[in-house]
Amino acid sequence: MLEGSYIDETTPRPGERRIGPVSRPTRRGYHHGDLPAVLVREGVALLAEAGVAGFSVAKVAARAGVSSAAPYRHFPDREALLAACAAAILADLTGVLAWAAEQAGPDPVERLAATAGAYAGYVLGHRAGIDLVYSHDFGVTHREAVHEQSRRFMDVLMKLAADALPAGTSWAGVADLVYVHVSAAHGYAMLLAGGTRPPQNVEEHAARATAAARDHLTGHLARLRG
Amino acid sequence: MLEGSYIDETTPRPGERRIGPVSRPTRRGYHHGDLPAVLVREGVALLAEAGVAGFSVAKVAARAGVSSAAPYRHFPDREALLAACAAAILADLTGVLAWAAEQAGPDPVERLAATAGAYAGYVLGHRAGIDLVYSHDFGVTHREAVHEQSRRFMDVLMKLAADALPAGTSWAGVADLVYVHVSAAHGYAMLLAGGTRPPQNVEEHAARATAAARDHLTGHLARLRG
DNA sequence: GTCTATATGGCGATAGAC
DNA sequence: GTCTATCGCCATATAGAC
Repeated sequence: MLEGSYIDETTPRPGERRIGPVSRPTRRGYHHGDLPAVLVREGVALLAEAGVAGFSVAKVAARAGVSSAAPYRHFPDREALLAACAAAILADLTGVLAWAAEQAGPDPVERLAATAGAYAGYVLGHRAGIDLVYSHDFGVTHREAVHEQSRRFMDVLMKLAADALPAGTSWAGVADLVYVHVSAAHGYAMLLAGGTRPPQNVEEHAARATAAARDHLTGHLARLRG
Repeated sequence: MLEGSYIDETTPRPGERRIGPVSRPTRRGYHHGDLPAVLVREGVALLAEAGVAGFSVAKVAARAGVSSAAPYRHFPDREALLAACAAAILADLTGVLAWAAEQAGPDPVERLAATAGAYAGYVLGHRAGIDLVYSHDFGVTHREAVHEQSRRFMDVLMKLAADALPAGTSWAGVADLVYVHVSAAHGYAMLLAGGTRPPQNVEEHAARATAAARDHLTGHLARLRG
């Protein structure tokens, strides 16, 4: 039921793969310290390996070492678990992007461009997981947790984009840029992640995504200047 | 088994939605003139409505008005039918992109940019169908039909990109641009298509995808010129 | 080539013991 | 909270009649 957040609040580094609090000290003497968190963690891992199509509550339960009925004590149905996984992925990704911008130095264009590379690197590392966030229709019931994380994700990018654009650019103008920026990074990563080929050259591909974003920003700014 | 091609060889117009030869004159007195073609057509329609997750041989058979066993006379398994659908979608899309470039006039940059808008428009019109092409892992057995269409798809764009780039640009340089170009269009379309919201403003979104591609090309060319 | 019928198996979800 | 057991559903795929 999503009581509380399964998301690690500390900002993760790109390589770490850490998504939820793996072992928060147990509150009482249950079999698991925190089964909901374990389920989300295993769900995210399963999504990365098998995609949304290969996702099932039973498999997640088996991974977590509990019976197939156990998850239903914490999540009312499959969609709820799926939504929790999506929210966790988005939160993690947001942290990764913020961190990448931080590392990119002071130039606003470079900071925004770096998020494209980080996005591509993240998706290549997490495979199918990310397609869930965008291509799955969450029912109204479960949409909110995902939406909240989605908002935080956009906040980070909007701020970076506003810095990169001329002072006084309208909100709509900033949003347009962010949308295209995210789209391009997403598309680049999805095309790469689509094949079965292993995620080799992740660094190189991330660098290309960054370069593409830089090119786009350059052209965009040139057009704005007339 | 893909004996022959179910793909309409005449170049389709963007709006038409025509994918396979719907009623090629029957050869003998069977119930259906060409069940394989009908199955592919219905499969593509089902993919557009329900996505890969909602795809099943039984549903396609029902749509085609035959029993759930009938498809297995023509396609050895579910994957084969799925691959045939993917190939049909890719072939159709290739035609749409070529047509869009044709309509865009003589300027090479505009011609290439127009394909991004056409791509976005196509995906918005066909919804989930296109994610199959990129995000589904076809087994080695069925990969070839898809791969052949994928090659033709890239050929069209490589030619357009080569025209837009400075004379003498290396093959790798052209390929890099095409990859980023397709990725951005794909990402833009997927983000839009991801939600449940109806495909309103398709024209407007296609125009934005075109503009984004134009910006990217501008920046890319500027960087090449130093 | 297409049908009816069926074997097989997985998944979602619930009931009730502990 | 977790388990075992189970129901119902749907999908893939096959067997054999026509």
